[in-house]
Amino acid sequence: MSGDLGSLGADATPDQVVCHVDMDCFYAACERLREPALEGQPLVVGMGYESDEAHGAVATASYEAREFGVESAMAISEALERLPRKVEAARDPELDVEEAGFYRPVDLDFYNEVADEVKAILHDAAEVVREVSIDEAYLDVTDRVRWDEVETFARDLKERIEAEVGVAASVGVAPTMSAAKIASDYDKPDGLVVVEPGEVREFLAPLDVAEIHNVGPVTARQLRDMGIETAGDLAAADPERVRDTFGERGLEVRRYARGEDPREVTPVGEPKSLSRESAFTEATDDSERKREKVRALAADVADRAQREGALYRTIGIKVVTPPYDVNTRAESLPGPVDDPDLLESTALDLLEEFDDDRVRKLGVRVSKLDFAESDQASLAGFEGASGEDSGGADADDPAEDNRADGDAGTDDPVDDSDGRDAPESPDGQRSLRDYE
DNA sequence: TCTGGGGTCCTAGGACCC
DNA sequence: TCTGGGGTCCTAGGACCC
Repeated sequence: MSGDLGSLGADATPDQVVCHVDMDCFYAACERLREPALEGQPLVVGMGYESDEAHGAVATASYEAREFGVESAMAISEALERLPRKVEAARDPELDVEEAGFYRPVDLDFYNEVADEVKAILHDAAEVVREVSIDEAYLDVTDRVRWDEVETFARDLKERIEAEVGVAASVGVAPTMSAAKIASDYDKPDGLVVVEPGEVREFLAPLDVAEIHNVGPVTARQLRDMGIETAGDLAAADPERVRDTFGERGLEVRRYARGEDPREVTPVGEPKSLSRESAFTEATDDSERKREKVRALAADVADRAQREGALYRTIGIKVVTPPYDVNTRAESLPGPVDDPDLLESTALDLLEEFDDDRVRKLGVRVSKLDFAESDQASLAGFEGASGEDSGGADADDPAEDNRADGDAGTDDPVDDSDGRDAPESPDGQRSLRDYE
């Protein structure tokens, strides 16, 4: 009974016991699982990174690596300046081997296997589980645990994950999702923080505004410029002023700062979009290379859409030009399709506008997804459209995600000359294209 | 310091309809 | 010819999350 929040009708914060489970340095923990010698060592797991190279970004840095100033999302090149590779330090007399670390490329297939084991435990522990990402989930344990039992419950859960999977988790428990998330982060790593109803606001008050969910760097700076530095400041701020500057989203964030969060824990639904993107090692203006990459990305996306039983109605591309300008273009079709050739040709058409531009990264995306098999029928109206039966579209577990396609381990993003000419296709899509 | 890859949601302006 | 207002859909960009 979080009575002191005062009930405000439909908007009132419901009485929930929300448990947020957040794996500690998950990618690094997985690497250590299969390479125990990495235990206790500074370890950096890089995305878009291949052994012995310097591009890509930090996906996860172990706590030992963070000591050297290596942070998530940092360029690998910069991470290497702060923390050289062990092997190089060993060769270079200028460097101290003690001040060096290990670098590994991301291997999502493996991490997903580990994550599946963790998720099995979470689903066993709670009726409702919202899997937010590979290493994070909310549990609604309202009907299973009373507040005076919560700490024991959370400790058991942590111990079970550690014992059965071998990775560490931090757990936060609170009456709302947003507070539970902050609680899990509060005492990382290996944390366990319980914030009971009635304590939420005082728990949040001293925290930096940037810790509140949905407050990123931009909003945090603006808030500080307004003299709002802590969650307590934001909680007490004039709502009108907050709305004037940040709109509705600002009010939501202010409510979080006050411990008010009406969201209930629900499982995640079907995805709203599917995309693939990949960076060039170096920006290029070679239009054939760009087209080649878009073809590969489009084939990948089409593949995934097919496997997940998704029809798409909007096809888009993303073009990142130096220094880091993100451009997106999209085109909607008259109806949902599953048509790899159309996906490719549309993406290539959209790319033409950037033919002469130097490009550092390209992406292909489908959205306005439709998972309902029945909609397949509507395709008849457009004639053509392969009779792809999308089979078993529904409920399949979301986990089968990057399974088959991840190209195992260090997938070389650069060319991939799997031609796949797919010259022209049945007239089905012709008619679709003409429609525009 | 030259920035990965996968997502979600919101906003703003324009087209178009009534 | 100008005037009014409401609604939907589309695209592009931006902020944010992990």
